[in-house]
Amino acid sequence: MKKISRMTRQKKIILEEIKKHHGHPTADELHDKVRKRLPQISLATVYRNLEIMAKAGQISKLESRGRQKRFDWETSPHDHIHCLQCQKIDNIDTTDNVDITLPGNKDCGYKVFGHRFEFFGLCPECTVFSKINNKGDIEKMDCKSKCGSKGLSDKQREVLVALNSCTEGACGSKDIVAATTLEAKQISCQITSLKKKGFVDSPVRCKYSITDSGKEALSGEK
Amino acid sequence: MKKISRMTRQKKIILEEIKKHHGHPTADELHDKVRKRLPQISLATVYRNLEIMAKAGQISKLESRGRQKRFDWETSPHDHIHCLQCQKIDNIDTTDNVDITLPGNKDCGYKVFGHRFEFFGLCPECTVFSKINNKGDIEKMDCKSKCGSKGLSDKQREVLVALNSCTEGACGSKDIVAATTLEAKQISCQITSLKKKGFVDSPVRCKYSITDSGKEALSGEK
DNA sequence: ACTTGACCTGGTAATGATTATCATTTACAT
DNA sequence: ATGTAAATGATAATCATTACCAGGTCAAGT
Repeated sequence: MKKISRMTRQKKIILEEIKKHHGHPTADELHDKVRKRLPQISLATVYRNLEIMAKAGQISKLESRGRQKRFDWETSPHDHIHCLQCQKIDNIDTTDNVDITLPGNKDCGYKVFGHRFEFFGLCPECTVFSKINNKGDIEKMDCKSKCGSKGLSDKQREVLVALNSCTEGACGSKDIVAATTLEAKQISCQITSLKKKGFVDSPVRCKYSITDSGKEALSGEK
Repeated sequence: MKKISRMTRQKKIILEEIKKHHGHPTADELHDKVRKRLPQISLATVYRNLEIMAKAGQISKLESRGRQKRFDWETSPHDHIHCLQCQKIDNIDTTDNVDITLPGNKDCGYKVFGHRFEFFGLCPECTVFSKINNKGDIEKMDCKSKCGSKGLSDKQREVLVALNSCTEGACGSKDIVAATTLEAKQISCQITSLKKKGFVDSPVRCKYSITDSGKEALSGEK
């Protein structure tokens, strides 16, 4: 029932770019590339065509870590290795390393049609530059970079401005109340989130001061 | 350095429900369950605590097909098998079936910390009731089509993929031009050699379709 | 017993990737 | 050349997840 799809200019260029890219680009990355040659192309068109071409078997779609889908010009089966730090995905040849017998019906009741192996680690570049040495640390970092919005809410900025203007030592929360429009009970959670972002630290218990990256965050916004 | 998070009422009930649920529930499904016992609990709290408990190793988080994260009460390492039809995920014991050597530095330059094996198939229920009976259909469903290089040039494969995706009757050469990156004058000789290999036939003059062995050639090279 | 701040929660807004919608344009069969 | 189905671009909608905030609870220090 399905009709063969037309080879439009857009589709052709997307296909060329994905083949040129020899990595595992996201729809977004491809959109950027394609836009250099077809400036008016819509992101929706990129998504649509990637989906269509994946269904037709011209490219393949891979399930990756993180939220974004990634696509691959290579449609023959191969496995992947993910860098836990920079999120890069490389191909890997597992035939020498893995000896596998597909689970049979007796084992699980399933009729098995295929499999996928994923490996996780640090790529050569990240291995060299990283001080991270165990999986736990990596996962912590991964989460931090995901949640680490460095933006400032109005209230956070107000607190930061106040701390920034305090040049002698550190401030207690009463100082902050006095210097801002915020009420005492609002201060604690603002301080908490600012500490989480690394913009504030507490040299003494109950005393806070702005950090260098906090100052950067303030000046960088203007 | 590691802080232990407080065991709150909410966290405790979430943990109980995830253990009771012997499947691989999503945050949303768990929220529904938990709400029966703690009607005011927020979805945000469920997400937060699942994340915290996963980081603490009390439960595990699994990368699954589809958009939603899924969680698992079982934290010891095990692999999964996905039903391509009903999307169910079951545990599977691969120790008897897979003999693996993690890729070493020589192979890929990566420092490897872990791996994940996923199998795809039809669960017992879907095997019985499914009308899908062959590998090809399922893999089309899975958006996973594979081509190798055994005896097929890139251009031949492109033509074959196009013919394969045309399920209604046969295609003329214009259909093929439209669905591939090839030019019209290139089609004829590709068709000729594909016919010679028995991968394509011509039920009607000037109309072509893929043969069973053509399909095998496409899928058999995985 | 009283402060103080760390941690947690519920409610809700914001985010970000992906999809859907729809008026317009394009490619193709006739 | 022309009618029509399919594709496009712009943008709104969706949906899972995450961020934000005010209020609450807890434990430690005074």
